[in-house]
Formats: sequence, C-alpha cells, structure tokens
Amino acid sequence: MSFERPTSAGSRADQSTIRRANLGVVLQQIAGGAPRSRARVAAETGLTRGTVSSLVGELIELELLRETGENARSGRVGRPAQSLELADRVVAIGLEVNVDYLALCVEDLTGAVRHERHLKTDNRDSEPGPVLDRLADLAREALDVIAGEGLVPVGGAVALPGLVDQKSGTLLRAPNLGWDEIPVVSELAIRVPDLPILVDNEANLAAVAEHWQGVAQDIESFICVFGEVGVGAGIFVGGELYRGAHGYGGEFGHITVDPDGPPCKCGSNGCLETYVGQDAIARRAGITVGSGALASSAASDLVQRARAGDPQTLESLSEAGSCLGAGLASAVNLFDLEAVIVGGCFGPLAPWLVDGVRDALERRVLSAAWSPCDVRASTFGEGAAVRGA
Amino acid sequence: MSFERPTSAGSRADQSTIRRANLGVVLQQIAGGAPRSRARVAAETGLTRGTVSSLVGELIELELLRETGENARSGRVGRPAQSLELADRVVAIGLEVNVDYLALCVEDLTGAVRHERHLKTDNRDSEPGPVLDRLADLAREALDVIAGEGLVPVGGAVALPGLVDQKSGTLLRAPNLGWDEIPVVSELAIRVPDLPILVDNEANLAAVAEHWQGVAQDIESFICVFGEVGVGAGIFVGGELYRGAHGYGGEFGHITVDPDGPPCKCGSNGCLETYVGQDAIARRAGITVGSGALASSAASDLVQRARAGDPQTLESLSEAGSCLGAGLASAVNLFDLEAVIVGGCFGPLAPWLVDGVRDALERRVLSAAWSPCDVRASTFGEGAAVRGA
DNA sequence: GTTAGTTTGTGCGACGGCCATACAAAAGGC
DNA sequence: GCCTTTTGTATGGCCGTCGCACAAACTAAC
Repeated sequence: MSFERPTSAGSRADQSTIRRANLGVVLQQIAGGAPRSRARVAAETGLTRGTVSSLVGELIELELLRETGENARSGRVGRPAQSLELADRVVAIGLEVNVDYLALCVEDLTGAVRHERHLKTDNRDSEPGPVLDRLADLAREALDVIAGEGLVPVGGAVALPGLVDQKSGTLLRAPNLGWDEIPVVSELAIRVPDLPILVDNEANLAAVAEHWQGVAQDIESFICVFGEVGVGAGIFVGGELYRGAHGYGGEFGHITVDPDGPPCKCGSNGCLETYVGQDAIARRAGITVGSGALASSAASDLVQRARAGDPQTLESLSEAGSCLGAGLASAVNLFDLEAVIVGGCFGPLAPWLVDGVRDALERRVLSAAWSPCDVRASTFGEGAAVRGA
Repeated sequence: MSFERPTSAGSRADQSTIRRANLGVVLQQIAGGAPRSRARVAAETGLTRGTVSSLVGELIELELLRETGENARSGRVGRPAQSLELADRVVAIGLEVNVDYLALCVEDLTGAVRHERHLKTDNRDSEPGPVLDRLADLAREALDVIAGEGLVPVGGAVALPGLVDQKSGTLLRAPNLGWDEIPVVSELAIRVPDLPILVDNEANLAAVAEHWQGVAQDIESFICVFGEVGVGAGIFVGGELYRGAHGYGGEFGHITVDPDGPPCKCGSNGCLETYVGQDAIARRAGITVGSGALASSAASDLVQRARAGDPQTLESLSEAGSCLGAGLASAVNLFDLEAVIVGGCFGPLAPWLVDGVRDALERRVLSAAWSPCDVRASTFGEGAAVRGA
C-alpha cells in the first residue's frame, strides 16, 4: 500500500511528447552526416512530408536549422531539393575542471569549435573557490566572444573528475582533487548569472563527444574509458548515455580486478584503477610520481619512453592493457556492447594498450557475435553536446 | 538541454504511441500493488480522470482489467470509488528447460498460479528433440486445463539456461546442456501450433518474476543473480529489463574475477562462474561432483552440510560469498543499481552467502548513497510476465 | 427527513498533432 | 511547349488528451 512516485516508471504521454520526440528525430536525422532535404528526411523517418515540413519550420524558427540556399537535386529529374543543415548560430559552452588544467570550448550544433581555451593550473590541492573563479573568468570571456560574433549561447556543461549528482548540480566526491560536496552549479550561477549550466562526469561527457563527432558516430552502444589519474567510463546504450538509478553509472575505475589486490583511495582494494591508472602505470614503468608534479608529465613521459622502446615501460603498458581488457570484458559481458573506446590519457598510449585489450576481449567476452573495437583518443578533452528539445 | 528523450532514436512518434504508452502506464499503475480507483490512478499518473476513464474502459474491453464490484471509499466522505484490479481470465504460460528438470506454470495477470507442473528429467546430454517433445506435452496439457477453466491464453515464454537470441528465437549456446543453435521457437511452434512463444534467458525471466511478484516489486533497478551450474544475471534498470545491444546482456557468470584464475568452460579463465558456480562451491566443500549425478543434489548436499556446521563447507560458502560480492560490486559500480537479489540455487544457500556479499558491496561500491540489498530465493523457478500493450 | 459538502465517474467541446490528399513550384526530357 | 518527376505546402479528417461541467453516490450535520 505504499505510495509510488507519480512519475516514477512511465511518465504519461502527451501530444507535446510526440512533438518533442519528432523534433528530436528530425534534428538527429539531419545531424547524422550530410545535409538532407525535407523529402529525404521524410522518407528516412517514415513521417509525412507535410509533417516534416512543419517540424523543420519550427526548427528553423528556433534557429536550430537553416536552409543552405543551394538547391542540389538528388535524382536526375524533378524539382531540386532545398538542403537543410544545422544552424551555426546556436552555440554551447563546454567546460572542464581537471586535476592539472581548466578547459573551455564553444561549439555550434555542427560541432565546429568557435572558441577554445586551455589553462594549465594545478588544482590538486586548491580550494574550490579560486578554481571556480578562474573557470568563471574563462566563461565570461567566452560569452563576450560569442556576443561579439552574434552567436546565441544556450547553455554550458561542466565536466568534473568525480562522482556528480546532476539533479542538485553538485560534485559529490572527487578524490583526485580532494573536493567533497561542492555545489558547482550554484557556485557558477553566482559568478556567471546569464548562463544555464549543467554538470556531469568527465567520462560521460567524453562518451557523448565520441558519439557526437568522434569515433563512435556510427554505433549506438559502447563504453568509452576515460583515463586520467583516475579511471572512469561513459557508457552508451542504444544511442543514449547510460546513467543508472541515481546517475552514478559507469564507475569503471573501481570494479574489482583482484579481491586480494592493493588498496585503493576509495577505501576498497584491488580496484582496476590501482592497476591501470596513470600513476600506477608510471610507477610500474619505474617513473617516480611526485605528488606535486603535474600528472600530464607522467603521461608524456610514458609516451616518450615507450617510443624509445624502454623495456620496463613496455612491460608495464602491456600489463595495463591486458588488465584493462579484462575489466572491459566484464563490462561488455554485462552490458552487451558493440565497441570499446579508449580515451583520455589512454589515447596517446593507445598504440601500446590496444593489443592487450583486444586479446582480452576476444578471450573473455562470451557472446560469439563480436564486433571489433575501435580505439582512438577523444577528439577534445571534453565535449558538451547540446540537443534541441 | 538533456531533457528526457521520450522515444529512442529513429522511431517516430504517433498518436497510437501515446495511447499505447498511456495504456501501459495505467496498467502498470494498477498492477503495482493494491486495487486502485480511476480517480486515484489519475492523481498518481497526472492524467485526467476522463482520460483514465477512457483508458480503463479499453482495458476492460480487452479483459485485462475488471471492476471488483466492491465499492470501497478511500476518503471519509464522498462517492465511493469503484476499485479496479487485474483481470484473471487472461493467462500466460511459463516454461523452463533446465539441466535436470522441465517446468511449466500458468499464471494470470494477478500473478496467481492456475496450473503448475514440474518434471525431473536429466537433460544434460539428451538430444533437444525428445526434450522439446516432453515440453510440448506439458504445454498441450496446460492448454487443455486452460480451456477447461474458460481462460484465455495469450502466449508462452520459455526460460533457457544459456545464450538466447530473442529475435530468431534460438538458443545459441547452452554449455551445461551441450546444446548449440537450437531454434526453440520454431521447433515448439511445430509441436504446439496454437501458442505464440517467446524465449529468453532464465536469469532474465527470474529477474522479471522478482520484479513482478517477488522481492523486487518496490525497486526499479536491481540485479538478480541466478545460480545453477552456471551463473547468470538479469538486470533491471528503471523498471525495465536491460538487454543490451544484441540482447545478450547480463552475462554475469563470465566476468573476470582473477586474470590468472582457473580455466572456464567458456574458453576464458578466471571467470566468476569458476569460483561461485554450484559445482565449484561443492568441489571446494569437498563434495565430489559426478558428471552423471543430478546437479540439484549438490545444492541440497551443501545446504545439509552447512546446517550441520561442516567447517569445510562453511569455509567454501564464505569464500563464494565474498567472491560473489566482489563481482556484484563491479556490476553495481557500472550499473548504479539499488539492490542485489540472489536467486536460483543461491536461494537456499543465501543464509551463508549474504554476509560475504554485503561486506563486499559495502566496501567496494563507490557511490556513498547506498541502499540495502535484499536477499531471497526466486518465488518460482521461472516467471513469464506478460504485459498487455 | 432534508440539505450541504465531498468525491467519483462520464460527457462534450477545444486544442494540438499527424496523416492523406490535393495542389503549386521547379526542374529535365521529348 | 508539354509531359513527367520530384519537392514543398496547404487543407480537411482522425485521433488523443485536456478542461470544464454535470450526474451519481455517499457522509455529515441540522
């Protein structure tokens, strides 16, 4: 006799639900590759040409779409089609706070980067306040640039290296930053009042970026591992980001690899992160990781040594690859995914990791029908994909 | 920005989409516990009373709902409400093929069992044909019973212990049966032409049963581990069964626990199944598992010895519990689930497994907001939940 | 007994959305 | 110049929900 939440499982459907859904379908259809005409969109979606026309009209009104003006005929005869493409006036701001840098980029709907900043600062033991001040400065500067070019900002998203609660907009826990319970959204709202802001896990946003304009455009279900000092993962299922019951899904770095393994910062032991985290790889390769040193130097050090053929480094990377592969195989067994994508600091190290990952996947994934796994670095450090709704 | 996406990409929305969705919402609302009135459903779903009335009318027409006739007033004053409950004329047939038995049960929408059969046969090395013959006999007998009671059968579902392809209706691989590529649906369609049939993994259906009428009625996201000789899992996310890209999701038994562990029948090594499978537990407890012996005896042996306090058995179960817990913790880290349910042959063994599982979950799951895990045996060996749409 | 008040369930018009059809527009082919 | 083909738009019809009003049924109070 317990009361259930009114909008728990299936929220009711409305006509506006249809409209939003179909607007999204049309937008996604046009976003997926080359410019299309209304008629082609209609044929591909199954909607009527009339309906598509109405939808497209609304999207043009909202400045999310535009006609190219060029009339390219698809067939041999007949009236030429008016090609549609994503408008480039609406832009979104992507922000990132990481251990050793802040980053910002402004993208329009086509994915073109209109503005970009990268600021190296060691945030490892900084107070959150000054860091967010600097981030807000970047955002305000970006807004000025946007206004100067006559663009329309619709919002921003902040990528954070830790456990994020989207609803309250707080960073719950970021062990590598030493931050706990930081209300990032409200803090930034004070500093930059004009900009609606979302927060999310960096790995989740990296996965979104890969799906939007990276190597995962053609697949609907994949896991994108994002390695920095910690290891996270964003998981796409059926073309959507998987979040889980509370939004904490994809905590890949803390799955158990060895129940008797070494202790992890999270309080457990034998976590994957203690084997394939940046620091762990470096340590095994014989690089001493100073607590004050910038972490990125460890990654570039590793790349240099691997290129030079240092045996200890190669050994460490090979081990990390097979270990990472074992963890990924577990994830693929559970999620039944099409592909695995390796990003973050694993990107530059990919050449030495991929083989181990592939081997492990082939051996350990049960389902026989196996699709190959692509590997590439995330095209940007962070990606904030904005979708009209 | 990241507003809800009502339908997955590519499928356009129609008015009938609304109708179906809302019919489902109403049905699910009424199915979730005690009988409700139209007005209460309206209040809980957010729909108008008029709309709910229309929807309920259609559902009654389809004989999926009925009025109790009893008018129970919810408030103190006012016109008493006409309670609605699920109709009991529409029934579904659940079937199960397992290593050492066949089973069948007929349930109506309320979950009441109207007919049940359990047939002990060793199918371990049998040819599929005769086994399916026997299963078909059970089904025909059940159809006769159903017809005799004036019920309406809408379909059947077969639970299979292996990798299942739902689209083609084939059992791709069942290592413990020694079956490969068995087109179960078409084979049964030949034997029982009148009954539309679905197939699914036994663990998936067990999870459905737990959500429908077991210990998982009040939670939307959980993993239900189903241990027999092999170990599988059905995963619910947001009130729906998680299937994955190809429908092979939840292969819990073959996630990697120790990259250097013992070989597994699947061709890999260090799989969870080699640690917490029924045979593995029995072997560690010092019970010799004959290949010809019925597997269920191993489970009951274990229970007896554990009750008697046999130290080697208790040791083995304790180890299995923590190992199972480590695997479950990985799954929960990835999926962000609310609870863990232990079923199958783990059900009777639960008293000795739970502590290890709980400890492991508490230590290894990262997200701080942790909800407790219930443990109980699956109420039936299999569950075929059918939903009107 | 009568009346007011409350809750439930249903009927009617309105609005919004998609579909089917028809129609104008813009080319190429003969 | 006319026909064919393809594109994009406009109009009526159908469907589904919403808002409102209204009858029904029962309690409480005078």
